[in-house]
Amino acid sequence: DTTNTLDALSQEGLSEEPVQQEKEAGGSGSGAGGGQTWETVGKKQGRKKKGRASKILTSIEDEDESEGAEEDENGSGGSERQREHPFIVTEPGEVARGKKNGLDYLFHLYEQCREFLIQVQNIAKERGEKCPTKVTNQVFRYAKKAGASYINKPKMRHYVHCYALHCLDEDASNALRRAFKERGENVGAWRQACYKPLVAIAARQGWDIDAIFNAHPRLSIWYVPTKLRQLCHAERSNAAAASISVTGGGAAQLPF
Amino acid sequence: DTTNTLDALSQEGLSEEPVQQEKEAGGSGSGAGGGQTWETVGKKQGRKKKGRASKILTSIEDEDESEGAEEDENGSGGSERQREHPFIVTEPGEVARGKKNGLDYLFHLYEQCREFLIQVQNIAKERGEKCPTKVTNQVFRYAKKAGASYINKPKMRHYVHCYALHCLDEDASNALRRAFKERGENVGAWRQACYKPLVAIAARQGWDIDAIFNAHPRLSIWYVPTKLRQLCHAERSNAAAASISVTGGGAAQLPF
DNA sequence: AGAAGGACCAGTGGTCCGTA
DNA sequence: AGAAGGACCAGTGGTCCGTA
Repeated sequence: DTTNTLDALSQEGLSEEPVQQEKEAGGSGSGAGGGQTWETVGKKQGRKKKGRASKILTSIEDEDESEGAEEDENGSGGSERQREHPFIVTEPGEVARGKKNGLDYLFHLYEQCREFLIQVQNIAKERGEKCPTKVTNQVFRYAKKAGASYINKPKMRHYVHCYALHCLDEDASNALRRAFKERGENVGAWRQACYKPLVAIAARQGWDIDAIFNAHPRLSIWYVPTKLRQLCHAERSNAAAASISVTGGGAAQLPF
Repeated sequence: DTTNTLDALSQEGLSEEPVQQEKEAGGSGSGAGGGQTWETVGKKQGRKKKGRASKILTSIEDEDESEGAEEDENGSGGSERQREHPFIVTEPGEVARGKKNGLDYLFHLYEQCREFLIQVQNIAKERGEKCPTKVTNQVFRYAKKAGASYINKPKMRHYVHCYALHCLDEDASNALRRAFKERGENVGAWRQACYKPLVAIAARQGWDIDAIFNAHPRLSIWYVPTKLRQLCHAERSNAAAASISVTGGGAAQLPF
């Protein structure tokens, strides 16, 4: 069972108690959320409205009523709601120390999302409903309900292309991780650096990044990130222009 | 060239003048809208706000400014904006008489949408943008801009399953049309009757209506209609229940 | 400064219902 | 009554930016 091993890669310290939240009825699929899941220490963060103008005021519908007069629901003392620890660049197999999470853990989150998607698909099939082929809002909602509160859309979308490199060329991905760790680069720099080898892969395969994603069983469930798509397009145009300037500009460039 | 033949199946009388509207730039695909397209006689229908409460008031953004002080833009006399003629049940090859449209014309609209989709896809590929695989809102918008004002989403969605039967079992579809024409049934009755043979086809192919749509090159670009999906699901449950009551209820029913 | 994620927003899929 | 389609609406994909 790799689940506990990998979960252990997430540096805890936010909460000590494994929490098994309500599962959506009918979940018959493979075991995402089947292992232990942890929840960050929770306390009502007050009704403090965020700064942004809220035109649509997303209403009260799902608030669990028990407003101000509420104890500390998980009994662990009045700590504030916290975020996941930030990622640091780790080598393959390396566990992050301190209040950090490593990249194996990051990639594990993508596998978990895949398992949640499979569960959502199974439920949809049983019910004869539309069956998602990608990790959609519905899947993120399901993951949250299943207790995986550490999974969220902005985070997963942010690192998709890093996961893509890991899927498509694990050796190159590992080498990049080692190089960036050695140089002491931060996660943002590593993340940026993941684009280049992906564009090179696309170049070798006719520039069709969608086809590349779709051909890979674990990657096909993720939307191609906009920036990756744009980089591939820009590079293809560059390559085509260079090719024309070399050949003197023949016909039949840019085959579709 | 079948385009003009089929276009002729649409009973005109709304407008005499072929109108070639602005094409979206870069449209390099096959020839939807390449033949003649007609526009219904147009006249500003005034700003009369519709009855429904309009929370979002879709604003002025694209109105072509020239408000009240406007001539009759297509010079054909002040007639009112009209709708397409209603469909009637026709046999294969039969042209509808009077202010009616026949079913060959209906199915031709689906082929036109497919051609518009191909154009949208070609543009997207050229630009390195996301490429739709289905007839989306974007495609309907494109069709309208290309002058095919007679194509709209509610209509196309309404008859998708009729087109599906035409694609999947043309003989059955033709037989149904002849039978319903002979009985003098209206379009609504024919449309309802198209569900049953489709469910029978699904039954023969393991109940996976999505797979059936996706396996057909001209049908795969259309979303499976909700009602058809529900009917297939309900019938599968019925069939499974019957099978259990016959077999006495074994294991391994409802294979997914 | 670097990073996590709540919340927003433009445009979608789906179809109702006022219209002809 | 039967039918065509403008317009609506809940929930989506995408990501900004106030937060820690």
